Amino acid sequence: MHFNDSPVVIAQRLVGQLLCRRTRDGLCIGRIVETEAYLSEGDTAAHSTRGPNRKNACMFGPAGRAYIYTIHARQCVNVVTERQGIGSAVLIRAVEPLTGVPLMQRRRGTIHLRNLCRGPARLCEAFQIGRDLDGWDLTRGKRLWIADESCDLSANVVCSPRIGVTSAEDLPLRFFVNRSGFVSGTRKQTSIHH
DNA sequence: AAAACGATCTACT
DNA sequence: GTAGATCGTTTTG
Repeated sequence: MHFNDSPVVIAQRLVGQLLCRRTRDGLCIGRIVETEAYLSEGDTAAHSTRGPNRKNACMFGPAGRAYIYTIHARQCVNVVTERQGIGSAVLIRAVEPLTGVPLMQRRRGTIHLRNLCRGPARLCEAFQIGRDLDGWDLTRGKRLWIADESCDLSANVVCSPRIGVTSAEDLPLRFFVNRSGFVSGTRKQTSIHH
């Protein structure tokens, strides 16, 4: 999968894909169930809206890199979209835990599956995604990457059975598109179902 | 230097 | 459903 496309398109395409993370502690995989697009133009909620700076620089980098930011003393992960110089990205809002559940539970300090990876900061804690991965190339299949759901992971992965949808509202697969005619992060406006 | 803010989370009702 | 916590960054005096 390539990410050099509009964040709206990528936000839709990412839903259903696998977020993969390998550390010395083990492998974690989650199915992406909720995303949100941040546009390069006319989107005042996007961190790129006031141009590049030290913190958001990765947003203006090549597509397929990670943009990680801190908020409320927590981390959130985005997939950078569009060509270098364009500041757009897709926030990963929730994943369904598939592999490495005990490790996630340890990191999160809870055993409750529903709360493991529901929310952009929660999933980062479960996957141990920190600022050290800001700018990481997500297409290289190391440490942190996105895998197509159809790809064969059986070589080194044994996926647990489906646990059930863990998105915030327990809805089927969905994505959010930020402002500019679509939806904001509050979840109180119209959402687009997939 | 102090205050306000935020693409959030937890605990509690 | 919402108050309170959290802390780095930005804004204000």
